[in-house]
Amino acid sequence: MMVDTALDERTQEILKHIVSNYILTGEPVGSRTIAKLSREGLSPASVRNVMADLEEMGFLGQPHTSAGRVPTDKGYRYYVDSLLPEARVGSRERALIAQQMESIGGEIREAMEVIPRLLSRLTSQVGYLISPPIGEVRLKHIEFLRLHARRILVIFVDQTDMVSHRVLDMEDDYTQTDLERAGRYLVGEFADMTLHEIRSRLVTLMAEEKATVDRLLADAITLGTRYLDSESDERRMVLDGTLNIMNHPELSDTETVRRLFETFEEKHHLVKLLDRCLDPERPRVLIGSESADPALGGISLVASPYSYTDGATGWLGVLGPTRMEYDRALALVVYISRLFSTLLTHRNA
Amino acid sequence: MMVDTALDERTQEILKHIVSNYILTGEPVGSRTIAKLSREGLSPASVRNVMADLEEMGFLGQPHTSAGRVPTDKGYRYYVDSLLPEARVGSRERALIAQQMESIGGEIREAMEVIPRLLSRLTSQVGYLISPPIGEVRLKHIEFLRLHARRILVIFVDQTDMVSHRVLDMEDDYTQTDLERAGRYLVGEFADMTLHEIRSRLVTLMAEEKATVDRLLADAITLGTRYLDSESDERRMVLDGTLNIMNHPELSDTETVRRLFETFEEKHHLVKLLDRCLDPERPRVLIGSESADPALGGISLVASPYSYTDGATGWLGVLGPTRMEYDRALALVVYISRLFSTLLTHRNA
DNA sequence: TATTAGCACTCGATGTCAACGAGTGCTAAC
DNA sequence: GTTAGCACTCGTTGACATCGAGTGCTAATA
Repeated sequence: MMVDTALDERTQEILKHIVSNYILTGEPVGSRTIAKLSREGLSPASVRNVMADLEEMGFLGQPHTSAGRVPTDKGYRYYVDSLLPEARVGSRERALIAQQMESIGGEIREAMEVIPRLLSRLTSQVGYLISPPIGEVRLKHIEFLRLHARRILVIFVDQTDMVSHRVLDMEDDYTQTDLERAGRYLVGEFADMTLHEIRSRLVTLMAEEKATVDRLLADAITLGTRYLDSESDERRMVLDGTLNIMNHPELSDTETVRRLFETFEEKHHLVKLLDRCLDPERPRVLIGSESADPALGGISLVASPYSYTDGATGWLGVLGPTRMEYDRALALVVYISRLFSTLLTHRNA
Repeated sequence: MMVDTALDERTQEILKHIVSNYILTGEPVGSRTIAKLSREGLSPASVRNVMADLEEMGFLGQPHTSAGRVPTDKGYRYYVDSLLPEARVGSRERALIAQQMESIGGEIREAMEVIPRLLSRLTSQVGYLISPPIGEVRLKHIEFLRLHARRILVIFVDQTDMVSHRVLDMEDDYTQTDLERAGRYLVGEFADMTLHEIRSRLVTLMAEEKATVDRLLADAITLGTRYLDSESDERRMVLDGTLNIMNHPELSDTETVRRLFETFEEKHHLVKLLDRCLDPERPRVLIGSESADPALGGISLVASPYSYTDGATGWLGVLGPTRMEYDRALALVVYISRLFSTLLTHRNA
């Protein structure tokens, strides 16, 4: 048994050819094909020897005895880590991306739809974007509106102008004046703080004696905590182009597609999964079984982080069959995440 | 050739058995099966004669010569119009429905998700809900918030407490005070009017001389029209359980599923289509080709209108393969639409 | 010692053929 | 008008042969 890393140059070359050829054609690749591609004029027989080694080491597999070789997840992993060709984002694509990013006016919420769509169009895979955790978002403005007795509308604006609203059913009634004062108080006191920070500050305040005396303070605390508690502290995820998954013959059987689509609908589950796997600093590629979710077998995921000025991080990327053009996908995803980070930082300034 | 309506009782009986049996089993039904079901002890041969007639009249079809009969769209149509057994909503289902409807607190927006889900769960089909046209919605409250220079957040609340918000990029800058005055003016002047009415009132006002002089009025008009123009005047549609479509063997081939899912994503297209076909007064069943959209071949749609007190109408229902339990689906859809109308009216009071 | 030509072998894909059976249409008898 | 009987159709199933791409192994070769 060899140590995994000890692949000599020729073996690497052959593995690289097999993987990229398989990515290209989707057919198991045989020794003849590789022999023709390899620049030193190797014979099929020699290639077969190397292939047998690679199979023994777990980089390749065989659908059946008399078929060519197919990369395993481990094979893809090696390819992505050590053999990946450099890819650049074409000028056509740059133009399209620039134009789309330009079109994002108004709310960042729009970006959350535009970017996944852009990614899915450019790669013909599923594009996605994951928001930073809600708790990391910083308060810019909060406002309460009385709809009915005990029914209050909360409007929340964060520092990136992302707006959300929610209706709360309260135990007590509040006048509109109470509500306005409470809102003003919260903004004055907590602007620029993250929801996390605000929540813990409120808890502290609530414990203080003063809160039982000062009416304004009491209202603000009640309303603030009610709102914060209603906001689940998760990330949000937007997917686009899920139908593209059906274009890939290797995933086209009904049962697989079904399971995948179910996974897509269980977004919070997916988010949790990725939250564990992804790195807030670096782009990553997750290949098939590495995600440890059986429903994602055969699926790879390319992700790159984006960030606000203040360090809150989200991810964006694409998701498709393990047989994916990793070089291209990675280049695109990284490029777009950079642009998006810049956009966020810029807007925020 | 006979006239379509001239189906004697026995023929009707046989057609009914064929359709309901096919709905039950999904297999083409043969003469033997029907002979056994028919209450007068008819022989298979007699049944075959009737079947041949029904086929000639276009109510039945044959997948191939030596197979049983299958209803055509026309056959289903006759079944739904004239032969449909009465179905009642079971007490279990009533309980579940009541509980779910109860859980709809806060926003009506929630109902727009709860109801399709409820429908899809109960029928194992795709549940949907179509909102009234946005233009028919009545103003309860509108408010403008200054986010940045020239960037304004609009919060809109309609009479049913449905809340929506939108960010506008304006040409001019407004102070928060201007915005508040404009908001108050619009509410004072136009509360309870539909967006349609408000829009045309604003246009009239704009034409009047006074508008060029009165600053408040001018602001209100600009802001109001800007907001109204940004609201597309369409209905909204929410679908749930689209994955259920994949459970039906007759629709399970990849291409069909794909086309269907594409149709589902093109919601505004779907909405337009249904807007033409549906009746704001009565429940309806649309069968397969009747919708005149090729992508909906093999799909039937059960719809029932619901309404606000003021007459604005939307629809809700289910959508699934033509081979559907129409009696059950229709009963459920009608039941829920009634409940929902009541809920809306009640809340509004 | 590393490479390669040669060869037997494996196994999925494809095609042919026969047997089967569910269901029909038609005819003649009731 | 109804029905028993029968020939016929046609999709399904399984057995079997053939084909060919691709392999592993061995022995010859540089």
